[in-house]
Amino acid sequence: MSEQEDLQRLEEARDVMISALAQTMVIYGVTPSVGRIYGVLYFSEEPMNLGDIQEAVAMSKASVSNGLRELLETEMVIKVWKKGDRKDYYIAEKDFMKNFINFFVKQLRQERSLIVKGNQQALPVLEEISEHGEGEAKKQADQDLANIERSMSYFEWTMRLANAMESGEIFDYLPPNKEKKDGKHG
Amino acid sequence: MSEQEDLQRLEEARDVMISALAQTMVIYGVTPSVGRIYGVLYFSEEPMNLGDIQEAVAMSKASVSNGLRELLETEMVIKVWKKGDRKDYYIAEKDFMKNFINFFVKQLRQERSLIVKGNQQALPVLEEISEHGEGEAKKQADQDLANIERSMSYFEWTMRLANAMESGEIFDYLPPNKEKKDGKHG
DNA sequence: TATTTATTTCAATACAAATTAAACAATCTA
DNA sequence: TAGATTGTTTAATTTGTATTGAAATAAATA
Repeated sequence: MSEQEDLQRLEEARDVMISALAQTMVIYGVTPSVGRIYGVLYFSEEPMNLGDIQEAVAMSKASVSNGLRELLETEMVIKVWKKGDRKDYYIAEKDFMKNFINFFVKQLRQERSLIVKGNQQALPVLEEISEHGEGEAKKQADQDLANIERSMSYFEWTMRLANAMESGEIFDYLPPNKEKKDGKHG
Repeated sequence: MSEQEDLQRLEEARDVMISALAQTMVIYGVTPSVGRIYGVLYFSEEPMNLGDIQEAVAMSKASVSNGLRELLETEMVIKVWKKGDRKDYYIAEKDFMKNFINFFVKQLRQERSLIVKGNQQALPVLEEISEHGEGEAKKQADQDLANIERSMSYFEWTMRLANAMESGEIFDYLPPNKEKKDGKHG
């Protein structure tokens, strides 16, 4: 088996893994195309520039540029400089744990923020009716206030979870894996 | 202020909260419309049937039916029976914690499954090239194998997290909130 | 079984998102 | 500064998904 053939088979194997990675990233709110950009960068040993990536994913320059911006914003991709080169180069953040925590913490906070904003708008009305209202109206207002209180206690929990992840405290409870003992390396 | 006016203001306040809830649910992978269905059910004291819901959200019967099915599948909504009534009635699962854990655990497992499937396809090729290949091909294969190993250890962690959530063990580390001490109830 | 009522399926439409080509802006080089 | 190279923004197209009305199906009663 020639090395040329090996490289060919290797590329096919990578394509499978990149596709899986791209699909997965849909979960993280990006399109499969953007996921493919990340996948290509993930498996590249070298930093890649816009042209390289464009060639690898077969997309337009504009799409690649937009996709990269998105990936940079969420810190899943990092921009690097090569001295003496005008082009921008990019590498993937390969630490899935970091990516996951980044994403997840942001999501939890956004969720809380949305609900709290809604509740804050409603709260004065509900409290007033609960205090001065009567009959069905008061009953419903009290019910809504109870709902809000329950949800606030839920969000206190998710915020503690988010903080524990961000600070790394979570790993005190749920430690990351130690190295494999039977690992066949090299 | 008449009770009629109070009920009017109450409905407006609820609309705000329902909109926020609907927006939030987009994070959980449903459309805003489906989110609105959940929101309406969340704030309803009574179980609602398809017709009730349709009226409240101003959508077609078909959309409501599809939306409900989606919400039932993810267990965010529960079907209940009223005896002597042919219609189906629905209530929202109001426990955000339960909804969150349901969703999150499913997502983590799906993510792992996707990647593992991709890796399993690639693994034989990579291992063969790593053992018998030469030069650049072998170097790249080894690199990919190292990537796979790192990712597997990440997934071991997320699976432990998922299990801890599902079993409730997570609450040993990160307890849910106790009741408020200064709570003004009734 | 016929008849009413509730729910789902399906084909057509409307809507939203992704992708692109082309124009534009910025940066370097000579 | 002109000319060339790289990167971004815009507006238009394409593609895909959500939503709907109408028809079919299923369920319940009499």
